Amino acid sequence: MTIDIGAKLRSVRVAFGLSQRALARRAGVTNGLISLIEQNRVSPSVSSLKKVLDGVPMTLAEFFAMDEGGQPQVFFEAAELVETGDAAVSRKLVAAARAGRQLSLLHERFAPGAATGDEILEHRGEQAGVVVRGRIELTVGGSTRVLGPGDAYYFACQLPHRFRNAGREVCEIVSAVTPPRPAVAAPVPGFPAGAEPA
Amino acid sequence: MTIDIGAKLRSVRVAFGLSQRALARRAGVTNGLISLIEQNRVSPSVSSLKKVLDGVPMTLAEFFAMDEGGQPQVFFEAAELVETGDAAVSRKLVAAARAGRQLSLLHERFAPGAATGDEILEHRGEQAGVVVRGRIELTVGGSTRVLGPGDAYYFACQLPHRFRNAGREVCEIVSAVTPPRPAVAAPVPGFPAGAEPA
DNA sequence: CGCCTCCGTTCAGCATCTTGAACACAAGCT
DNA sequence: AGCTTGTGTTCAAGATGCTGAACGGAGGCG
Repeated sequence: MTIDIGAKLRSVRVAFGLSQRALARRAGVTNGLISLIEQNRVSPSVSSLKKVLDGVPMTLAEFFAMDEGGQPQVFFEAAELVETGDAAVSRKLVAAARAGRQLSLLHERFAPGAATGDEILEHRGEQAGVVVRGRIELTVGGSTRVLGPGDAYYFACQLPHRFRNAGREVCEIVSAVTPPRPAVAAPVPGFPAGAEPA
Repeated sequence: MTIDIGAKLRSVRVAFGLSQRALARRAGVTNGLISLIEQNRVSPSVSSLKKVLDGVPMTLAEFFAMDEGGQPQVFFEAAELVETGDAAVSRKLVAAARAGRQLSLLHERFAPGAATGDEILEHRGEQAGVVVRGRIELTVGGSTRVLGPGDAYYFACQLPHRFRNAGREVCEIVSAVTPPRPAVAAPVPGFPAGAEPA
């Protein structure tokens, strides 16, 4: 299912109080195109969509970032946090990325020697954290660094990253991950298993 | 002066260590198309670009929000974190919401008796945190709760909220905030004041 | 009523994107 | 040398986006 650009564009246009023709005039395209796009009868080229959004005005990034959100529960006791992982690496999930939330917050604990694999290309969005206790060795992209209490990190999840507790003490981290991208089950035909270089 | 999608896509692809053909296979398009896009010889349709980015994977929003300048800083030492606030409430900002980043991470310290006022309601986005040390009294909307080490919270920033350290010990919190959507920039002639889509 | 102006939709035809199969070059291996 | 596998590029042909001009409907006004 392709994303519903049509509805998105329509809501934007209506929000600005413009008719299809008015928007078309500003954008330098024809009203027919606006109509077709809003009905999802075409998938506009990026250049066309950019022209259209320039007439609003709105950036492509803003357009695609548009989303909704809701928020039920506020407080979470330590005991009721969902815990995943094993003895080596435990993760307490404060707020799942589900339910349209824009943020996941984790309370992680790394036993001495524990490490996360080179989990690759799985996450999206961005990730940040603060070391609360102990020390952790973090590798992102090419570079490696050992972080202690109070130290922090921030990187795009798509970059290959690896956490490892090289010390003797338990390491504790509070980390946040964005966004809550609804896991689209996109089975890629012929997706290679080990096609990753170093 | 079409935006250089080509360079952007190329840098993304290379960052993942994929060849044009490898990416094409994952994305379900042909290698020729990848080549043409990277040379800016075509302006891909949104559906095609989405297919391509799904092979990375990366969302359209992330792609267009991407800064041209490659990846920013990853590691932050405790000492170099920007500190704001006073003696009562100190905030160390790991990553500002600027520069297209989608996440702000704070390391906050509340002295005994310290409190944040009933803050701004204009602040959009969501906010979550974990108590690392001490106890904090949190009021969100109507309800109040005292949270201890390991306890957590999650709420939408629009709700009136207030933090207060009612104990005698310093309270330490790591919290994450999703930034408010950047408002539309240029004033549009004839832009209606308040027209939110339902 | 007729006439005008706006709205969103539709469609033939032209422009552009996209494919599939070539091409040329480089590196490794027999 | 040849052979194989990889890289990125190019191009005719087919698929799709896009235009320009139509269409039908909803008001407003004489």
